[in-house]
Amino acid sequence: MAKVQNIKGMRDHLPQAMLLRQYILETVRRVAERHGFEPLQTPVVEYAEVLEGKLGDDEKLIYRFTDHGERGLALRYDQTVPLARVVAQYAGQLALPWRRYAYGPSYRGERPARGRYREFYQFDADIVGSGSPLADAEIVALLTESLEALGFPGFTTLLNHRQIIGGIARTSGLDETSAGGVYRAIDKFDKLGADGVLAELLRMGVAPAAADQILALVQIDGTPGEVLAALAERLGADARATAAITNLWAIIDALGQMGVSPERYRVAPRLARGLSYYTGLVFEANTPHWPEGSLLGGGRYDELIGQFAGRPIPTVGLAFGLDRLHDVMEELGLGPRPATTAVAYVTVFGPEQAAASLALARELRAGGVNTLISLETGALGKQFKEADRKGVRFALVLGPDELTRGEVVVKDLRGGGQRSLPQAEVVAALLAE
RNA sequence: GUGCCUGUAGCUCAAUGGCAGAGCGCCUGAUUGUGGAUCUGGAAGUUGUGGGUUCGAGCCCCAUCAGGCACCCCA
Repeated sequence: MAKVQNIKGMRDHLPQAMLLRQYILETVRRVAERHGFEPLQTPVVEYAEVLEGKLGDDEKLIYRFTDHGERGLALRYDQTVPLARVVAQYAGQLALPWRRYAYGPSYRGERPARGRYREFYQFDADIVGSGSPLADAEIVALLTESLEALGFPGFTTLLNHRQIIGGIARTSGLDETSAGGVYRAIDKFDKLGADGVLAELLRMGVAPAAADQILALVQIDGTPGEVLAALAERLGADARATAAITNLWAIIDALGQMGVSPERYRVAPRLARGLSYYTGLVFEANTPHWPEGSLLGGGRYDELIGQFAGRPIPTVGLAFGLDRLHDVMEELGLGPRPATTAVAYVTVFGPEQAAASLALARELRAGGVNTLISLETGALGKQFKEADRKGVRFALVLGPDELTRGEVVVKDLRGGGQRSLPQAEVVAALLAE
């Protein structure tokens, strides 16, 4: 017999988990469509060369394989690179700026851990073809609305800009090549603390004076305005950092005008983020209930699509991690969590009543009530038990007595009461619950 | 990819190298028009898998698969 087992890091999602996952997806999708985003779906498999050269060090995590035709293929690593391919390939058919959302699995050959899988589902939303700070702000507004709609308490979105980090590195006397290690070190600030980051910087050969300078810049805290003002003062000599600060100002202004609560975001100069294609704004949303790793992340990548299209197409976007959202919501007890899809369970009293029960089930379904019908007749106790175990709220009985009266017994399995209603009123009664 | 921990019934877990167990769940009956509570009886296992040591292995050793934690990185 074949192995009854999952591939490492790849999971089955049983009905109860799927119901919550679908709720999350629907909630986020509705928010995106409210902003006019359009759906896109691309294949899970791409030519390996499409994915290569875009991800930096992360490339070693790409799943690669060869098909029967000896083509070098790869499972997509995210939904951003495929988006870039699509934008280039259908340039004539897409009216820019284009707001697009996508949902599906991506694959990374990492060591699995809690909240981290080799097959994981993301919901992406991107605005293609606009460099306006309004686009950046709209993405942040979208994520804020989504997390609020899902009922997350106390989440915070950290905002930063790649050229602020770059400016910190440059004004500390570091060249671009050693900057990568610095980004990673300062990104760990929350985990290691100031001393830990300092040790890490010194270990990688950063001069003590430069390391102190970096630490001081990275620890700037306060309201977005305070942080940006302090950064402007200290990075004023760096033209690109100054432009980045101006850009973040514009984004934050727009967030205010869009009605995003100032309590939902902060400017955090230490936020780095790994993906190498980001060029401007970077952000991630965190919740105190998930100390390691973020719920979602994103940023502006103005050059990636140009690698396919041959001309710069500025783009900003984000990716929700469905698996993490699900795990955190599960732990916090957020969201509705029905045990099953059915609301009503129609019992079958006996062979003579089967036709009437089937007709009742049909009527309920036509009226919009999700309905399960018993596949066994007789032994009502057993049928009630099945309904109860499945988590169906109402059990309906159509026995000889009810049939002669033209009524249906509606039994509430959650409370325990039951009442007999005229058959014509049953659909309305169940919909009213 | 590196290091550490774990893997026994559907689930949670016991079992000095010496007869594989409990609780919950499941099935059955008390109840042939009523689930949940209580009680009756019952089924359930190649101890993740493959080797090795031993008179004898769930327990010790090796390998492998899977899960968790820490690195690394990210959703």
